Amino acid sequence: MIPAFETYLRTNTDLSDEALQQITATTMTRTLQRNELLLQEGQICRHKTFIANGLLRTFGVREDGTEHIIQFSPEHSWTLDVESYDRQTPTSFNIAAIEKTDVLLWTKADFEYLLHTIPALKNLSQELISRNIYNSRQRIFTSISATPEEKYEDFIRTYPGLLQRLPLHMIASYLGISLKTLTRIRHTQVHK
Amino acid sequence: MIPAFETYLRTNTDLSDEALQQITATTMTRTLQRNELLLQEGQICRHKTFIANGLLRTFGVREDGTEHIIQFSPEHSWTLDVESYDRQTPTSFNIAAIEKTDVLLWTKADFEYLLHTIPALKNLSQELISRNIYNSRQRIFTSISATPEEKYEDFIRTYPGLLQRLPLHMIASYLGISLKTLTRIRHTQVHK
DNA sequence: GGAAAAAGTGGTCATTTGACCATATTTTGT
DNA sequence: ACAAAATATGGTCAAATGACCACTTTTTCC
Repeated sequence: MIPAFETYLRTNTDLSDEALQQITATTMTRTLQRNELLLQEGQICRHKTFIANGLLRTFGVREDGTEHIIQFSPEHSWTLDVESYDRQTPTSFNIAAIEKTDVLLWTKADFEYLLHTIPALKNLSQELISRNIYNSRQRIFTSISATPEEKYEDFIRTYPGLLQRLPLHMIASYLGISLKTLTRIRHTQVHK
Repeated sequence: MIPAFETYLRTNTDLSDEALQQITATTMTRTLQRNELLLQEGQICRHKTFIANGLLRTFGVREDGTEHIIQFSPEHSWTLDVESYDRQTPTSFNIAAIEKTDVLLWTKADFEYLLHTIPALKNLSQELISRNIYNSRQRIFTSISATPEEKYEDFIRTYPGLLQRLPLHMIASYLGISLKTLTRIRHTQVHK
């Protein structure tokens, strides 16, 4: 799993072998089983996480018990609860594996040290945060303005590889529509 | 308008008078009339904006002509189209005044220089960006999980001062519901 | 101050959505 | 390999939503 991460870094930065070595020397690896939690509501998020293989979901649970997914994190992406991590306060979200997932983890102190000593990593990190901000804004815009069908089409266009890997109820949850509405949309599209 | 900005900075940072002077020396001021555009779809966002007095809205327009508001910016807040500003690419959003509004503007080069030379300003800026990220995530969660009534209640709780300053159709647009639904909700609440 | 524009609300109706249940198929786990 | 669990879809129905129109009130603009 570390060779995959090194390939990822070489593809996305011009880090030296020494820097790569420094980064991977401070990481911990962990394998999550399907449905196993990486982070649970009420906990403090203490790690920056890179998904080497697999798929995670970040979700909140309302008082009525319903789960609403705000983010999927497939391999070769990073995840964490940024507010809990920054402020070291308990999170109100959960992060769980949708399928068996291998992750790399760095403590906040270790990762901040790496950012401080490896400018290319800091640049990569900053670029990913920026892109996250742009995507969030687009997500808000789509969420308040699109029809359920347009949301599904946007999802397929944006994450074509995720469709086969997710149960429909999770996609519906992520889009903020019901499973029934989603299957109606799919039926209509198949018969167009 | 600059004294108000200086009060804002003194309240939120421990900047020296010299730093304050440096910041205000590089700003431009502008007054927007009601409904006047600060930024228009297709333009490049070239300024960081502080709202000294008044109220702005950031919105997108769909192909069918409908306007969907993703953000309100009252006095003593900052705004810009961050993606257009960072990448110097044309924006797909608009920023307009809801009422007569006084703003302070810095070019990207000037503001980056200020961030570089005034650590307290950089810290303030970073803190505001972080808070923006947390709020956006909460907004996404509310948007996909809450009923229209819960969205309205959340809006009132989060921005109590804005209710009187906005027409209902703008609040409905921001919440992603119709004016009809919003007036139904208000009717039901009044008669509870 | 007054005309025009905008806003707020109520009525009506068609459409859409979501909940619940049942059935068949697929996937998971041992 | 097979039983159990999970998923996907269809049917049904009630509730919610949004569009359109009309009227009254409030705000804006000159």
